[in-house]
Amino acid sequence: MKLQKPTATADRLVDIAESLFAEKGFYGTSIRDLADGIGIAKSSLLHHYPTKQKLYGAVLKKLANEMTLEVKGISERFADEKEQIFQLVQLLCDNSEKKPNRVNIILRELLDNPKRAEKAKKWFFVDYFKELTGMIKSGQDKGLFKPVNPEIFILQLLGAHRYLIISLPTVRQFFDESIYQQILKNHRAELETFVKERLMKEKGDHNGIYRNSV
Amino acid sequence: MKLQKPTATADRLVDIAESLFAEKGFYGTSIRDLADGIGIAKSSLLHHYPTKQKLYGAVLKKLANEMTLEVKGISERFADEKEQIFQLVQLLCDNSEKKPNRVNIILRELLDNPKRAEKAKKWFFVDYFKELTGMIKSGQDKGLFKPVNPEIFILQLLGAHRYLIISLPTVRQFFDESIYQQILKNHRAELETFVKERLMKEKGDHNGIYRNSV
DNA sequence: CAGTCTACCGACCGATCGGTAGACTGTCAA
DNA sequence: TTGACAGTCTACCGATCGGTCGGTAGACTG
Repeated sequence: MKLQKPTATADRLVDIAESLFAEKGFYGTSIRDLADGIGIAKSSLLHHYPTKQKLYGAVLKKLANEMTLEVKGISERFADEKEQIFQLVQLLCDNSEKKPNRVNIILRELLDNPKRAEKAKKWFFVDYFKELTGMIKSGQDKGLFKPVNPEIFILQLLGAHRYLIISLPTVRQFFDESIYQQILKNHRAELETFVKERLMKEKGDHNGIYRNSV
Repeated sequence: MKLQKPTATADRLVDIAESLFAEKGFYGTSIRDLADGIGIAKSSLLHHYPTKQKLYGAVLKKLANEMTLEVKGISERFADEKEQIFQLVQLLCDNSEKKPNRVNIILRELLDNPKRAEKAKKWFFVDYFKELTGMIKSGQDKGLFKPVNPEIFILQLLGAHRYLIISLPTVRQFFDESIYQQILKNHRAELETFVKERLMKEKGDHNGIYRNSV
């Protein structure tokens, strides 16, 4: 029985850790919570990951690998940079519904990273970020995109999306339900418009994933 | 000596709490850290704020009041909605340099708020957010702005800015210093361009805080 | 069947957590 | 002068923290 799933426990730990770290953060999550979450003893957790920090690192690594792969997949499947960017927007929006933990963990990591000081070790998301800015630069080289600063554009795009996502629970709690629903419904289109206006040159009204609604 | 500053300790506690909560989050900050930070005993802290949660609440309240006042100040000083929005961008950028703790606390609050469940009590930033969306709606009523969804636009604007701000330490740590400097230098202008393209109607090339560079 | 390995466990460690109790101080109003 | 009181302190509490320790069960290897 055990042999059938040789590393099942370690994987399950990463899964539960992803959701608990997303929900309560690194310091707000105890290794007891994590162990209890999958029904093993605390010392068993520490058998697989000798410190909480190591487990957290495994979560980050898995997350970064998945995300980098997804983005590289877009680069490979679509030759046109315009199409790539719009696919990226789709990916962001789809994933914040399908994998809601991701955005939380990334934001928490950005906030805590300066103090946790995992220096010397290369940060997990460097490849991810460079892949994204690479898309922009490539499109600019071909004259498809406006000459925005690629890094700033990506940060603004990710920020516009992710900040909205983490605001949703609060919006729902303290504002009218109708406002919340409006945001949910139109966010994707507004993000596409953001990309179009901010990045695309006027002429060449690109392949219409999204028609200008105004 | 004590009487000269009757409530000085309570205020100093809010100050140190603002910076420590910003840096390490609610769960990452202990009341011992806070008390040591201003050189008083832990129980003295608890005399002024009976729980850590109450102190945290005081920090949020002060922050929200300051920010709401600043935004209302813009509404009052400038009649033109276009000008108001550009002043808002200035305010955001200036404050993230002058009061770097703010963005961190706000982001952490958005992340933790769903679980901390301070329900029943009105959230501190409701007024702030409504003031901002009010600006947009007012400008739209006068036909100055495009018919974007006001709530989404504000969330995207705040997100584009604040996400970039909290990313800066990480960018500096893991990317070339030149990239970091480029971001610092151009962020404000890129944010203004974002507002112009996303919100302003084409005609009426408004008072030129920032010329279209493309 | 001895040796080795992985997975897991309960008991325990020192440290730190948020919070309480009670004593002492100085100030101020009656 | 006295009593109330805000502010501060030391000492302490039970709970929980991250992590260690010694040991068990079972599977695989020679």
